[in-house]
Amino acid sequence: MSTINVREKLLEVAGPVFSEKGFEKATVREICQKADVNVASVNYYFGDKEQLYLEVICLAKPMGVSRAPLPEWNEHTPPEQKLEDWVITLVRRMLGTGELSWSNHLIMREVLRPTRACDHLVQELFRPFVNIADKILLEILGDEVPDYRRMQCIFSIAAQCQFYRVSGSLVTLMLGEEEQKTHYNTEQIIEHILQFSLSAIKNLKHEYLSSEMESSSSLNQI
Amino acid sequence: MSTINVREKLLEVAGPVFSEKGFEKATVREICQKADVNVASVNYYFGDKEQLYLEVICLAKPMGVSRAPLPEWNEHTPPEQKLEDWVITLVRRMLGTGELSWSNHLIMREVLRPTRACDHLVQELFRPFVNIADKILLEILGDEVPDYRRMQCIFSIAAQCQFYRVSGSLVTLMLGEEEQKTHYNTEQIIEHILQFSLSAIKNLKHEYLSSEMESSSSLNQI
DNA sequence: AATTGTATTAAACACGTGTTTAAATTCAAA
DNA sequence: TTTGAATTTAAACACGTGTTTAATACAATT
Repeated sequence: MSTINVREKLLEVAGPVFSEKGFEKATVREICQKADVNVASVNYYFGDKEQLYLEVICLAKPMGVSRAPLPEWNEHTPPEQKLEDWVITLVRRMLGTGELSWSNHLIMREVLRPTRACDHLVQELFRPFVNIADKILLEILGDEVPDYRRMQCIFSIAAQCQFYRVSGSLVTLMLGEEEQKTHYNTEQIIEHILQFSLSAIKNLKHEYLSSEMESSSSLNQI
Repeated sequence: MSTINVREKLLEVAGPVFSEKGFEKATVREICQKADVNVASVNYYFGDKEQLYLEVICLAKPMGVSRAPLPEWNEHTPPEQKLEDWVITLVRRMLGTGELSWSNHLIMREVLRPTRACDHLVQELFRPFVNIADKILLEILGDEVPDYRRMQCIFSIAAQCQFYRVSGSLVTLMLGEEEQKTHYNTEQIIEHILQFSLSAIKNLKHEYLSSEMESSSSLNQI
């Protein structure tokens, strides 16, 4: 029967299953059934279920990136434009639906309940991506703003993106499906996150600018 | 042995177990063992595991609220103060540790993977709490800002709080434990979320104020 | 053609789960 | 003391899980 490699067929089929059910609730039997191979194949080719999972994660990483890549920038691209691109990319990766979206869903699962694979993702995927945002914020904020403040801002942006992925069902319960479809499609979410975050960041810059000239510092200065 | 009601003992013990392991991974055997009762007791007193879970959720709701209540306000309390109290309360409920923290952890689980119990929580807990924030934002923003904009801001605040609960282990992996303990204790997280969000909200107000007088509207107006 | 090693298969294994059963026990009311 | 319902108990049940096994098929090699 099997025209091609059973091993590849398993890797191909396991991704969406792990993504939808998670590692624990996904069953070897379901994966093998969908791959049209025998139940023992997973253990024969991968040793055990977890090894298969780890290899799937490693495949998911480049897939997720290529599905929603960052645009090209040149030296004249303003940092606000870069930040917008970065946020759009992050939202697309987190909320995206369609063809290869299982890869990003799977990566999201790792964030929420890290397994051994998460270290790898942090080093190879998250940290580089965060570093890009950090450089952008450095351009916007200047180096008077301390490092940890930039990271807090990046976390705040990522948090908002993650919220709509993780708590999507809660949002539906809170708003009703009508309101949600009216004001909470992906583009509107991106626009809000961008405006909300960018104004907060700009204000942070002003806070440190003014604290250089005079010595005021607080929230009540808009 | 059992000095008191077996039923109550089960309810008391099941809370922390469900909170730590989640509904699926928590086992009836562990609960009964910790309660010092026979394995069959859960089915005898509650019918099945899920009924026990639902009753535990109902107990968790008032516990979580009483553990971190909102302070009293009077008619002279400024809305910025109220918002600060609201955020502090939300962070305390989400990130709190200690005695009764299992109840809020359990409620967080419902948000991330809603069961039938979530409808109840939304109606009795989340919506009233969000409505409070909505009124505060109405005070700050005025009614020129459309309703859905206020809700987006509330989601952005809640998102930041949720992030540090849900992705705490990711934050640790990204920062290293040193940096995390230096700049990411609960008080500093609260301060950042407050400053970040309040400046974004104030800016939103200014945007709508200026769009009443002139017709400009955009992000680049700080 | 015989042999060797890889690949595939159906079956069974070992274990943990929620649940049920039926007997034993308790304990208060008659 | 007897009765009978409520409770507690140990054991087993039914099912799903990942994994292993031993037999078989098949192609490549000698």
